Amino acid sequence: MGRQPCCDKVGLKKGPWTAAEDQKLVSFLLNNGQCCWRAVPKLAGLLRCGKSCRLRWTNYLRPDLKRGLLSEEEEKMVIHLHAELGNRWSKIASHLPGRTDNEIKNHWNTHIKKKLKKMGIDPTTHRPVQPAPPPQEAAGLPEEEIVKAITPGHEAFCTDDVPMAQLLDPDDIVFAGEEVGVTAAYSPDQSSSSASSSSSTAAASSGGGGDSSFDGEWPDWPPMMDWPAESMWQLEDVVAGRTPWEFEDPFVTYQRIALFDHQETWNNSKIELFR
DNA sequence: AACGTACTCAACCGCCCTTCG
DNA sequence: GCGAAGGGCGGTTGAGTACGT
Repeated sequence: MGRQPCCDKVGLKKGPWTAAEDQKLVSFLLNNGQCCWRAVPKLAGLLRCGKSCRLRWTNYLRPDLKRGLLSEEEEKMVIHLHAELGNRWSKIASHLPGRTDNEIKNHWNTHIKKKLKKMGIDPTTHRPVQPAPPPQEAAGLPEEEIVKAITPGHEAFCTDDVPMAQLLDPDDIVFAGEEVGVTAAYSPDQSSSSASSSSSTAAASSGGGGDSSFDGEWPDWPPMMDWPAESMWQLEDVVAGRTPWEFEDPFVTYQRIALFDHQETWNNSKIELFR
């Protein structure tokens, strides 16, 4: 017996989400929380399937999302985690606060993969793809030296590129001569289901005004604006050993900072709704 | 300016896993 | 233990945009 489709697809809308749809979805989720995705579109008055709603929320509307290109540190971490976990994008994403699996997957496929290939590194195995030197030459050399020997002048690669990793050991990433112990920079245990911080410039879905099903009036939607850098939880904090979640739920920290600094019209009760 | 090509990324598809009765 | 339902995940697609000729 075949599975039922996740939803009745007849008459359902597909394609890009409109700002109005975004607002309906956000409004519903703020008022009711995330429950049964299958029921969400019906209850929220959307002609979308539940899966589509979940994806839109997870990849785009969630208030804790970072937008924009991955930073150098994030890229390092992705490479490192990919070496350990393979294409388990959601697992990788769980280590990068504010990033989604989809975003990381896209970034990997469009940027990192290309860079690694350019450097003669197989993005799948994280090993050199160049033909290995004759065994007698390679024998006895540490792997790092072998990589240097067979990777054609990696330091000469476009210097304006983000310095790319020569992944020699899953625990170490070598960046243009600098060795960064990535595993020391974060702890998987800290991946925290509740992501923290970040900025958000959700383009198409700018909030504000419009549909008013939230407390009678729809307030400006904070995540749609650019948070100033100082209010964001920085990855550098983790690298430096300053992990916000040591003090409190980073998600809440982020929300407080964001709301207090930039959106006074949003009150604390709304903060709690995000939890 | 017009056209073609390459690139990016939001969104979809379909399979797999987990949960629940 | 079994099957159905729902959610999650990874792979793929295609519209929009940027860039080159």
